[in-house]
Amino acid sequence: MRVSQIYAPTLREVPAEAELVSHQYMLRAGLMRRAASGVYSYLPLGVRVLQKIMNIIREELNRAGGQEILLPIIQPAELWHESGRWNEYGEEMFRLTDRHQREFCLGPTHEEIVTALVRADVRSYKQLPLMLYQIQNKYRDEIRPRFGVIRSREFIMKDLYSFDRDEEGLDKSYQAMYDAYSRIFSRCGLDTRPVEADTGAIGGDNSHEFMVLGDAGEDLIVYCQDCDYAANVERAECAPFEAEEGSWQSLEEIPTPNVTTIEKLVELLEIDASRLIKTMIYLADDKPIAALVSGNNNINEIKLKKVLQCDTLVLADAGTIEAVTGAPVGFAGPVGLEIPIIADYSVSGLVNAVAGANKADTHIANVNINRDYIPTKIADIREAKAGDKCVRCGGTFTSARGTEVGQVFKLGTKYSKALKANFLDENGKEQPIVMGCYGIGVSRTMAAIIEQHHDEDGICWPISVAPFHVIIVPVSYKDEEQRAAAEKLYEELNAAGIEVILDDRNERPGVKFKDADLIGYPYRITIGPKQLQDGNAELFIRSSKTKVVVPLSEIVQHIKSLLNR
RNA sequence: CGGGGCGUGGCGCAGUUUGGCUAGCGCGCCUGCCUUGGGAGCAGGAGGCCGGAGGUUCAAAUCCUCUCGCCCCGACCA
Repeated sequence: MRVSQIYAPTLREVPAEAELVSHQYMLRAGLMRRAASGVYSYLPLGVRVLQKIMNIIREELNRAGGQEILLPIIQPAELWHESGRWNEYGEEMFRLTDRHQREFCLGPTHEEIVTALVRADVRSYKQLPLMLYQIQNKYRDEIRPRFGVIRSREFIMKDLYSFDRDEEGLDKSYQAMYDAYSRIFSRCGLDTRPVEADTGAIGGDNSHEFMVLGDAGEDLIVYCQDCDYAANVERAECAPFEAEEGSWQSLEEIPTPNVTTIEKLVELLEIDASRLIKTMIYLADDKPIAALVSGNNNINEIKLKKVLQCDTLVLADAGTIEAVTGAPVGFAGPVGLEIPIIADYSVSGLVNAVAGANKADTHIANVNINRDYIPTKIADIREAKAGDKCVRCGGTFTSARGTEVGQVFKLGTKYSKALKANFLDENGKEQPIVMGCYGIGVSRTMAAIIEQHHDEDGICWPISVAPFHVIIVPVSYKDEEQRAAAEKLYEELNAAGIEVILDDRNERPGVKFKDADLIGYPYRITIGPKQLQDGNAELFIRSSKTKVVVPLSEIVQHIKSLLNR
């Protein structure tokens, strides 16, 4: 390929729409352009990178026993009704109606359609296990698309579905995918960390997310300093607290005018936030409940929702809070409440704690569990944070931000039961297929790679995903000797099967260097008068910004050995 | 959906508060000359119904109303 021919317009200035480095470089280097909010077109260089990533994925999944298929983007509503997700999925699903008023959606995910596919043809245990995957566009009408391709409304995803006869088979498939994912991301040059994860709208029992750690990440994870426990905070379990020692003292009202926040209360009473009971009023399926957590912790609504087994959970409005507690917002407490109370472990062990008094401008001290209030349930409902004790080993949690590039789920029989995907076992007995599903955000992976591999001049692609391996830059393409040498080398590298691009533009060298740095080709060969007269060229290594002089006759061999490393 | 900000040539912006000449600047683009080891120089040129619609006015990029789009924070989310 020649730079004069390729459609890769680079931008000198940073487009105002991009905030994240990866987003800026993807636009500036001419990898993609925005078509609408959260919708992008990929240009030739971007496509080359995507294809590299997809091919790595294919190789590893095929090796693990996967077979590639291609499922439709447009999916009929009936299947989603069967699984119950037509209503469950909500606003995030793009829906459309055809001319006959039949309803469809643009697939946000493909469990329904693949399960329907398999149920039609899989009859016997002899056809299992089965692993099918596709690399396909997905559509989710995100409330707020952001960070370029990292949170977009149309994105490329690899999704694989495993079908097994039993849990044991599922465990094997799950492990095979877990291992394949580790290899895939490592081959892409990504440093990822698998963490335990919540299963969200997909459902299922067990799940890991593969996180790319970095400040730009949208997710918060905690991991233990002493053992290998790591989890998304959505999921991370918290260890129960030990009950405090001490004798119960009598309740005592404290006037606290306008003290409606934990911070103000800590300041006023000069006690630690952990001694306070934070009382949050929620509407669970429209019925009020109280959730208690200590003042230095936050409620994890996902956990709370699971404990309550409700479909919807929202913070109560001021009116409800007043009606339920008899006090304005900021003075709620468990004492005297007539609604269900869920207490976190962080409050269940407190002795002589401080809580709201359910009375304006008043708090109450020496609150004790089972004497002053009786919780409906004591459970783990708080959000894990750095400094907390690890549930597994008692070590200490550290937190980090991360971007999820892949997730593996054990679905079990959720979809096979709903969609009646059954098989006959050896005894001729009908059984639901045991499923797993495994996703990789392909377009997002490209952005994540840039996040981990860039500097102030541009992208530094890992060789495995670079759009081209080598760029040849003659200092002056017009100079006959340089051009001849560059063209000769170009042919030789091409013949050797090395992916090479020749900058044949009549530009000044600085322009060509800047573009090469921005796009991030791993190797640049500069052909200039200085070295050429000695039969040499200069090899520039993008990632380390180092230069070596190599005889023209040895360049092909030299590059080959670098690529094979 | 709540809060904030922005739409002026391909990109980045000024001009809008206080309406008034022909709508400007930098970069990019085209032609020619010149130049060639880190985004050169000179000369000439193309390209904009100022996001859209309606209104106020002698006069609107500028004021008013409506509308569309984009970005950021939040809630939500694989």
